[in-house]
Amino acid sequence: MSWTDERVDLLKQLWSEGLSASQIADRLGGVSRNAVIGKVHRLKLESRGKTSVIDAKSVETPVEVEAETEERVEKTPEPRLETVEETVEMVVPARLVSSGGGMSRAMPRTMGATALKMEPGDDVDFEADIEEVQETRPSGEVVPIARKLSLVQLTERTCKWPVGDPLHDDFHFCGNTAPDASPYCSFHAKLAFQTVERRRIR
DNA sequence: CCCTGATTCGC
DNA sequence: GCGAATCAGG
Repeated sequence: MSWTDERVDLLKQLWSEGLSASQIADRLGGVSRNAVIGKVHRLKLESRGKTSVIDAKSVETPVEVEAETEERVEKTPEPRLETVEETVEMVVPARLVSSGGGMSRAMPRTMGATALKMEPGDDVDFEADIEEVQETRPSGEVVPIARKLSLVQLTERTCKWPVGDPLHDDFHFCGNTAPDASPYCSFHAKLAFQTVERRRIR
């Protein structure tokens, strides 16, 4: 294909509209994006890097930033359910991984397993496991029996430590009183910290 | 790896 | 003038 007047006009138009070289090449047909770019360059009509694009960005960017900022400002003061769900998603997978999901990656199974004092593939109730830890580690205050709260029962001040298999209907949360800013009670906060640190080392 | 435009250089 | 190859950046 050759650059007829029509095709050049169309090129100019599309280019000024902000279409990318490859998009223009597709519309014109018979030319590659390189051809388009080359032509654009020869026509010296590449003000786009300063006109359309920058204009678009200078308009979009501030708007996006503002929107994001507002969201954060709204979220920060009041965590609510969103935070709860995030916590669940974070913690649960971590524990599931440690129970031997392995995958193809060379994840040292000792890592998570050690932190939780579990054997790989050990499907035993987390509840039982936690009780063991309680006995073995009187270091923290002895934690009362889990209040066994469901997700919707959690508040800002309840421990959100998950207990049991999330897919099983006996799944629940610790639910005991959590110190002010913490998502967990003092006991589970320690466990959570361990896990995080171990993961960091990786 | 997908994309973007920019540049080079033989045709 | 043309555009494939290549480069640089996101």
